[in-house]
Amino acid sequence: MSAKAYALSDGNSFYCSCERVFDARLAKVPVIVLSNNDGCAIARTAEAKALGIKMGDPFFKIRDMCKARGVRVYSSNYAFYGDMSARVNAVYRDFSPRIEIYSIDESFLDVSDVRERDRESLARDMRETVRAWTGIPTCVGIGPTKTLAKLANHIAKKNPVLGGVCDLTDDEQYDHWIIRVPVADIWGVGPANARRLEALGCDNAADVRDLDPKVAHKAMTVVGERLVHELRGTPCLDLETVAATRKGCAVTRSFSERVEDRATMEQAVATHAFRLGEKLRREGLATNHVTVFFHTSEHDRDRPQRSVSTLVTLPEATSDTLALLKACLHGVRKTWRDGYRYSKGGVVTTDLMPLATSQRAMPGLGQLEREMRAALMEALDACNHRFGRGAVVPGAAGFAPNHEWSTKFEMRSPRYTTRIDELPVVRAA
DNA sequence: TCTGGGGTCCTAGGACCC
DNA sequence: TCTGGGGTCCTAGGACCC
Repeated sequence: MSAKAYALSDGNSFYCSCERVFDARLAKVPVIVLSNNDGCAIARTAEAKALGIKMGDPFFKIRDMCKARGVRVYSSNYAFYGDMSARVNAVYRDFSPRIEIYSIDESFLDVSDVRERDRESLARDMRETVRAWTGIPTCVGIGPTKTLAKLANHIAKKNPVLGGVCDLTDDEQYDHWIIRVPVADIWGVGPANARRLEALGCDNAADVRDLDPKVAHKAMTVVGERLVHELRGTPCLDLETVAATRKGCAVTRSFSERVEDRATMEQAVATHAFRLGEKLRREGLATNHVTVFFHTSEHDRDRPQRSVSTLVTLPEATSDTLALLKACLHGVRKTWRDGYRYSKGGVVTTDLMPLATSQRAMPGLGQLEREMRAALMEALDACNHRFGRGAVVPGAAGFAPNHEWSTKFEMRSPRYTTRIDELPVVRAA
């Protein structure tokens, strides 16, 4: 059996790079993209990082500095980033048919069949092609395991001298770099495990590699044991080329303004339930229970705190919006209490199952009704897809666009690639 | 004034069963 | 007086990821 080789390619400051693709003025200036409600910085270009902006910095704390230093600030534009991600992945597929889309900006590729001496040039070719065809700059890490590919990618990002590519299937490169990566920078090692590993005397990735797997197991359970093997070049994690069916689905949002009355909470939760139905139907999944939650904010010190999480059982597994809505509103009504300033709420489901296999005969709702409901949902989704989300909504529950609690995106760029009326305009002089 | 959203995996411990 | 033991299922919580 031939040795495995994985490549991990990711977009540099991906959301920011997307913004730069359609606005040449953003090149070389600091750019950041904010989370929902324009809350925190979640993507920063190198120039923005150089100004000291950290991942997750609350925007209100850095707003003045951004203004003073000319940082260009954007709200999240998920439709746009998702579309750019699909384009980038289409290019990856030309370089390897076996690909795992790991996140919106990262994909693993199986490059085992590429001769060792050709891997680096393949990676460079791929970077250039992605850049040319999509405008997105990337870095590529290669390794005999996914963990080492991830490590290689990290090294490529941190060391511009490498020109965006690092290949740890090369023994010399491996020996050179493995001792230079701090424990906390290893994929799968968070703050808690970094502390445990440091207590075992581990300073860098080589020290973790040299740990007795049993010792690693004791400190970090099977995760630690796997990590040691992966760092040694023995794969424990394979490529997941077909996305696993998801196990849970949630729609949760912080409110842009605190919610203090029940009717408003019902609107918000109904909106999330509506979205939940869309997500479930898109993937052909169903649920027979849903958890509704809402809570106050820890940031509201000196205010009474309350956190509600209530499970509502549905009569049968479904993805029907009207059924979900009814259940979720019931969840709000039975747990509501006045006198609190709620900051966030949502709906969560776990134990999802394929709709097709989940439905069984149920008294009161026959096959005909079920088919009519399914057709109604199909029409609902088609209308909202064509005319924009919220074009058709249930009459009850006080649906209306742009409530005071709705998520804010005050600095969002146009949806350049997915909305015909927001296409970039080019003028020839 | 203003602090994201959505996932996965793993384990411990209790409940329950035979 | 002495009072089994092993298995499964479920849940909550921790940890991590992007």
